[in-house]
Amino acid sequence: MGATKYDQFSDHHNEMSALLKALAHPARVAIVEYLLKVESCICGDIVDHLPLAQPTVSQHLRELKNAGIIQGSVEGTSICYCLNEKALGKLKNYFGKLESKVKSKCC
Amino acid sequence: MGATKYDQFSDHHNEMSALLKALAHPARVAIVEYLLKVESCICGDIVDHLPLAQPTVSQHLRELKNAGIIQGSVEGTSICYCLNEKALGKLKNYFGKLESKVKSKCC
DNA sequence: TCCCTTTATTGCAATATTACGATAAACAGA
DNA sequence: TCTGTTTATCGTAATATTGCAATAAAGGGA
Repeated sequence: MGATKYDQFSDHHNEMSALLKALAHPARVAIVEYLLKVESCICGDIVDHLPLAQPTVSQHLRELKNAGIIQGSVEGTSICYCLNEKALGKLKNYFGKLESKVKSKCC
Repeated sequence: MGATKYDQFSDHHNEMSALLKALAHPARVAIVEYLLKVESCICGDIVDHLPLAQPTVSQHLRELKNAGIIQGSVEGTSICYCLNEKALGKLKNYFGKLESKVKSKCC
C-alpha cells in the first residue's frame, strides 16, 4: 500500500504522468521558464535565482534531467543546463491534441 | 523541512505546477483520456475502467476537480464528470508558447 | 419506511517527495 | 601539490501522496 501501481497502467499513461510529474513543482516550473528567457544556462545561476539551497536545486535539476526535459553539458568548471526541445514538443502536441478533441457535451 | 516552500515562489509558478501536479499520476491521465474518448461520463464507469478501488478513484477525481480540470454534475442517481475546456486550453497555450520560444542555443 | 445503488469521506499504513547540512567529487589555477 | 570553485551525493527529518477497508451520505424505488 502507498506506492503508485504503475504496473497496472499502460506505458503511455505512465510516460505522460512521469513527464508531467517532472514539472509538478514550482521550482521546476521556475527553472524551465528561467532557462527559456535567459542567455546563460549555468547551474550556479539557476541556484542563485531560486529560493532554495544548492543541494535542493541540484535534486530538482536531476529530476528534470531524468525526465528528459533538460540536458546538461560540462562547460569549463561549471555545468550548462538547457531545455530539450523534444520533450517540450511532446507536451505541446499532447495538450494540443487533447484540447482539440474536447467537446463540451455534458455538465 | 519537507514541505514545498510555496510562499517563496510566484503565484504563476505555483498555479502552473498545481495544474500539472493534478495530471502527475497515471490514473489521472487515464481518467482525462477516458473522458475524452467516451460518450458517457458517469463516475461508476470511470471506477470500472481503472485498476483501483472506488475510494481511490474518488480521491483522484476530487484532485482533478480541485485543479479545475474536470467538473461534475448530478445526473440522476450518479455523478457525471466531464472535462473543463478552459483548463486544458490553458495547458495547451502554456506549452505552445514554451515550445515556440525554445532556441537550441547550447548543450 | 426500508432496502439498494452510487459516490464521498474517514482513518490509517506504506511509500514518495521535499529540503537541507555535511561532505564528496571534479577540476582549474597558483 | 594545495586551494578554491562548482556541482553532486548522502543521510535524514518533515511532510505529502497513494491506496484501501470501513463507513457515511444521498437519493431512488418497492
